[in-house]
Amino acid sequence: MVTESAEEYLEAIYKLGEEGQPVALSTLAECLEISSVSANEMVRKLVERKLVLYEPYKGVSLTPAGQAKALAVIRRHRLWERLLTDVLDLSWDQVHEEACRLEHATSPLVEERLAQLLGEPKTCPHGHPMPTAEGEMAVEAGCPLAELTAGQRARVLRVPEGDDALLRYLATLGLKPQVTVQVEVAAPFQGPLTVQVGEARHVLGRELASQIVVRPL
Amino acid sequence: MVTESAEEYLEAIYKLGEEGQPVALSTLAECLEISSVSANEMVRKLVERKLVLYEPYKGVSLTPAGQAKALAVIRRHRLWERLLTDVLDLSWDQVHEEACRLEHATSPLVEERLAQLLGEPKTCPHGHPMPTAEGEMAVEAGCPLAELTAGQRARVLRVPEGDDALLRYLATLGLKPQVTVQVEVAAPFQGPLTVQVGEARHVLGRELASQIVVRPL
DNA sequence: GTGTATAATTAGGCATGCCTTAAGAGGGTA
DNA sequence: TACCCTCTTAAGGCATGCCTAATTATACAC
Repeated sequence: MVTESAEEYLEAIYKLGEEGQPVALSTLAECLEISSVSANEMVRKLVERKLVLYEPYKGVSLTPAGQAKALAVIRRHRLWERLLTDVLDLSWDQVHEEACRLEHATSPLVEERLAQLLGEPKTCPHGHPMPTAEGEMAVEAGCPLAELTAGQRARVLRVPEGDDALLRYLATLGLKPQVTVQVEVAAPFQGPLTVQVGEARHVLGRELASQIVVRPL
Repeated sequence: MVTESAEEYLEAIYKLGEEGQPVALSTLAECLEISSVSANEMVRKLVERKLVLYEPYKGVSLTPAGQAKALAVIRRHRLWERLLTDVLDLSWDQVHEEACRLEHATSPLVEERLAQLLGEPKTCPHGHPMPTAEGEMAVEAGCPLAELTAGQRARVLRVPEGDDALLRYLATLGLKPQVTVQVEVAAPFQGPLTVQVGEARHVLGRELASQIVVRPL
């Protein structure tokens, strides 16, 4: 088995490597908020255990075994997030941190029962896809809300999961997965977007809008 | 905050000290399956943090602060056990080990919501009392089933929580908290008890019967 | 009272996972 | 080419939590 720490590394490597590129050691270190020396050390151990591949100055990538472990951790994380929101009634800005701790204390049995109880959910509360028990994860294609032009309608697919304050703000706007938005004005020169959400109209900074992934309708 | 390890110690000291006596270092070490040297070391740290009192050759006992922390951990443990059995449908022999891990990954918020969801349960699935959020725990008085005499009826209060095989066996007998049992025969010389449980009649070794706490009716 | 078994402690180590400091390697630019 | 900056690695440390072996302290029985 792997330690909690190693699970965190695998998870981070997976998320940072989703664009297909190997992850630079320094990027990994920054993401995990540790020194790059420590990251180097752990990566060496993960290489020994054949969970990652590492080429200096190129980066770290997951082996199939490493990817399987990473996806299992992500699955547990997102299942807990769903339980915490759907069953325990926590708000979506409170669940990420909690799930970060619970994910390492979860047996395959509990993982399975969580999934059953929740009805094999397809996403976490923030719209990110749920890996299957078999270690598959299909990321629904979309584009940043920031790229839409005036008049376009779209359905929100997912929002960032780690920033509590941002999530609280998005909740006040009603900007959550499955919701339909329509861009009214997209100000030029990377200016703000005016979007309609339900009955309400909101003005979003382009930076914020670029973090929200939508599927144009 | 205290580490997971320290939480385990506090929990063990609480449980071993329920008879009111301080806990011998060696007893503690045996219960936690560590060397007495390690136990000594940790106890010293807990003394420093004013969570326990220690007198060599006398034993370890909890300070009020230590007892509060111990009860909080026990509360989380038992709340998780209830969730795992009542909501996730695990059997009562599977939940102790799972809860041992989850209890250390639980915030006060999740603890509170668990209690709400479960309807402020008064006991764990094995019948042990639930500490309140305020750190109170009332142990219902009872006696071992082994002490009853022929003809006596009693209600099962609680069974041991740590022995999976025993719990599976008790489940097949229907011997669980709230169930009414009647002693038909109590064989002399510490012989077995014949008890009626529901429609069925079972023969229990005296040793087993001494681990089941009941309230005579 | 004294001896002995048991309990406790000291001394010294090991693994994990983090750190800082400093030295070496790679690559781009003046 | 030489310099510089960044990335990487080596060396040495620290805290936690565990270990064994050897020593010392205590309590209880005779």
